[in-house]
Amino acid sequence: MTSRNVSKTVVKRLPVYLRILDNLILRDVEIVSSRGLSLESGFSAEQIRKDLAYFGAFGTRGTGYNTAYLREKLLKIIGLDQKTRVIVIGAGHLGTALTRYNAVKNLYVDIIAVFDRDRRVVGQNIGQIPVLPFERAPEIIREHGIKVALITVPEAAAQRVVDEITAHGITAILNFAPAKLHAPEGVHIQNSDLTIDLQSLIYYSTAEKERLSRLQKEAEEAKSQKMLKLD
Amino acid sequence: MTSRNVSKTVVKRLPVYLRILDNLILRDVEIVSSRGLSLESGFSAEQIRKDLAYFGAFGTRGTGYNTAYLREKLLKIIGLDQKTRVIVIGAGHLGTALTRYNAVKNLYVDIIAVFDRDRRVVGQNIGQIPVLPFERAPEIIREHGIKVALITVPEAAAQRVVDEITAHGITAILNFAPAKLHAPEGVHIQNSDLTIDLQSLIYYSTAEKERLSRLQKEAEEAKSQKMLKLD
DNA sequence: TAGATTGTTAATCGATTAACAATC
DNA sequence: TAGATTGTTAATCGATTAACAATC
Repeated sequence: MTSRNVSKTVVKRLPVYLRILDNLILRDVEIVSSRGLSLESGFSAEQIRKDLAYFGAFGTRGTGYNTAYLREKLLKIIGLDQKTRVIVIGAGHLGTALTRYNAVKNLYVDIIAVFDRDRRVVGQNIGQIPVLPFERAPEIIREHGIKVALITVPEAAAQRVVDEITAHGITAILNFAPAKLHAPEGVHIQNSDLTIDLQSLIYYSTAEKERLSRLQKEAEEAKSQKMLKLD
Repeated sequence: MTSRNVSKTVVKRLPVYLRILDNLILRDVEIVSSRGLSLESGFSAEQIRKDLAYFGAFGTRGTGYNTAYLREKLLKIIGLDQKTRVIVIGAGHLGTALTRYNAVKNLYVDIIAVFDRDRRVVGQNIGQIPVLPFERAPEIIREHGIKVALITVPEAAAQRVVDEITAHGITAILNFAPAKLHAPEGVHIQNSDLTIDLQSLIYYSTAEKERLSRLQKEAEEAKSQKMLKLD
């Protein structure tokens, strides 16, 4: 149990543990070992024990972890012990999909509204959730004390949106626009660029070594061509 | 220029460099230094130079990198020098959004088809892309030599989908289902769990220290309660 | 008590940063 | 030549893994 800040890599794994615990509890499993969590998550048992130990001693030596108890603790650690109010900026395809998905599947968040500048979508509903004009974002953010926003607007609009919403109280942003966004000190921006995920996947779709050795060969040929000219 | 495999963290940054180069070229910038790339990407200049050096020497000392030349090289390195054929499994909200998004914005991929088991969506089109019955996936994968698939089906269906498509030639999968999926040796699975991204973001939305010290205090109180009982 | 598994410290591994010679 | 910036080697930092005492 340290008091210094926990690293991002650790924080990224906590929701995975939570999801696994939810599944175990659904199957009436009451106790799970770090080994068991390892099999479900793919992370090593040592790593899981170490991750949890940053926050406290939640297990019982010789036995393992009580699933319901550990789940409760994780909820408090992550900050999901009460529903988090969230807004979505951008009512395009991705914004709509994320809104529908989280409204139904993500029990821990409460999407208050979706905002857009396009008059054609403003006034509609996405499931139960209203699409409001972007001008009303400051008012809604303040009124509901909202801290978390999802941004699904085009790249060109993203920075202006960040400036506006951080000025009115947003402190954590999940950004889907393919751009590096700047925000005031203390605001946490997490990027989720699906294009980049897909492109880095493509790297692995063809045999890595073959492609790179071909590239290497080309470079050598270019080099000797150059040498030849110099002679 | 090493020949051992390049780490995942490096591969994840390559598409970022590519995106920045695309933007620079659009603005008619012909030369960029590692410092310049650093400012646009947020990665350190040293790291960028080192990342590129894994694949070759693409810059000019004293000058920097030619944007068009480096872009060409990166395309070959990542494997985007010809369009990658991709399929999407699952025509729900997320599958539809990803299909539309990539069909328009991602010039490097060519979505051949979307597959679904639901008869109500089969036969429709998403933009120009047909929604086909999942039974036809093996045929289409083989016919077009497709290696890359995006999976946006529910958790319960995801593993069966993986088993089926890897049996017919898929070697790289971008999985959006919240589950750890198992695949044969040599198949690369990359997970993109939006729920987990959002939950780890929520961790940062409230002051980390305050929440954790409260948790710590609770733990100590529980401990002394226990002590009391033992007296 | 014997067996099991946690929590924690030490050892290892890998990734990032610093430094600088090479060179345009 | 002087100034700038790459490519690469060495030093540092951080994260993962190994090991094991504590303890149920």
